[in-house]
Amino acid sequence: MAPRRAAALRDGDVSLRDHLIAAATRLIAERGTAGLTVRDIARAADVAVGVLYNHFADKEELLALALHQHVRDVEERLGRPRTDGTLAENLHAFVTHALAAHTAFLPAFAGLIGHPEVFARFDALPNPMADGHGLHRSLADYLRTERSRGHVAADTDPDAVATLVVGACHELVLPRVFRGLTDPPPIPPGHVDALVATVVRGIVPR
Amino acid sequence: MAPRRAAALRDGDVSLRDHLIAAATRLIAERGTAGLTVRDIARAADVAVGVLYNHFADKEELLALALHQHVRDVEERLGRPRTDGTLAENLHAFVTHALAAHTAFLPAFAGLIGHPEVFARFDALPNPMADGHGLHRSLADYLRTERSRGHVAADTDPDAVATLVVGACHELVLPRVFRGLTDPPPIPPGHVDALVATVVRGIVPR
DNA sequence: TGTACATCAGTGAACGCGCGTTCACTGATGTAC
DNA sequence: TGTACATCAGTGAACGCGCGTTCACTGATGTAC
Repeated sequence: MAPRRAAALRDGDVSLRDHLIAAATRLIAERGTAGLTVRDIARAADVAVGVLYNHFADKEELLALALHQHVRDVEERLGRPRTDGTLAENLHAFVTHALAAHTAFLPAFAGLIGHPEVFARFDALPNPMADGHGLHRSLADYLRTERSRGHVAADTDPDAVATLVVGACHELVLPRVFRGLTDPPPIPPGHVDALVATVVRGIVPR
Repeated sequence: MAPRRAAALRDGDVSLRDHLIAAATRLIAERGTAGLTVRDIARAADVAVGVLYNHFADKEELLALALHQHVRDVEERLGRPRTDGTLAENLHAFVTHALAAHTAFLPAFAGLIGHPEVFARFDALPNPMADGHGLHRSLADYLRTERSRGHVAADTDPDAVATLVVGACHELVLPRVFRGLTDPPPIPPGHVDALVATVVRGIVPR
């Protein structure tokens, strides 16, 4: 009552299911989901294609789980931006953080446009970050704290600020994703400072 | 020396080439490029599939041309946002404009992720707007004008403001595109005002 | 004006390919004796 | 301890499908007489 093990696991100890998710996650991290096939995943995991269907209902279930894992991996790798500096320092740290996160997330999510079923499955999993909404939320929460301390104007709308800042990070990454580039965007020196200064000071003369 | 005409043109007078571009453009406007096939386009144009290859080298050439036409159509339909009001009024008009534009553009561009060759062909065409860069440029130019008039602080970085504002519009549309929705995002009342107020006044107490 | 013919853009069945998925078979391992 | 057997997860060739693309054929129209 013990069948053979997959060759790929001969020397390892993780379950084959976790091994498959890890392989798919690695591919997503390396080249996004666009054009990713079950054969690619099987090859990366060093198993036969058929084995995927012993552990997952279909490709979409595996992709949703790998996407989930990818988001958690990126979160863990990036840590959390500092909140112990000045308002401008903290915003600068947040922008840098969000740029790195979007660089990793967008190629993973963008390749699934046209396959909303994967998103439906992803949304059904315990939510690690919700494709950037987590970034929005954490910035808005931080701003509410600063507002209550009087470091941010009382009439500030934290969600509007978060939409602007997170959106700017999307904006800097998106054109590169369209052109198939998955590495970080080249940000001109001082550009992040200029974004932060705009949000902090506004644009009308004082 | 005059072969038969396509049934679809029996009563019309445009060239079949233009008719095909128009049909593809209509489909892109209706449902984006994700999952769009040459058979879909031929059916919409009411011609046989083979005829596409009498007028275009391949699907990608037709898509690049239709994408180009789509951008011009949207530009023409939306017109230009007003620049004759107060700074806040003009920014409000710009945000409303950019939201409508991105709602129309993103499903068209996003479906081509994983096919950068179409973008390469699109980029090679006389540039109508460059997938949102035109919006960025026009806002930055407007802000430079206002800055020279003293309505905007001298130390304002127009490109930073444009990245924030255009990015916010992307941010509001993108999550819906991932889920296959092509209609405009529901914007809570006052949200555009809050975005504009943030950019105008900043967030530090005055 | 009428008829036979040549032209060639339009036609759509068929091709080749890659995809997600299936399932008869394989073979490493636990069990029975 | 040694041997024969049963189990069932792993295997990968094969299936069905939809895609972009091709090309032998069709037939509406201009031309020749």
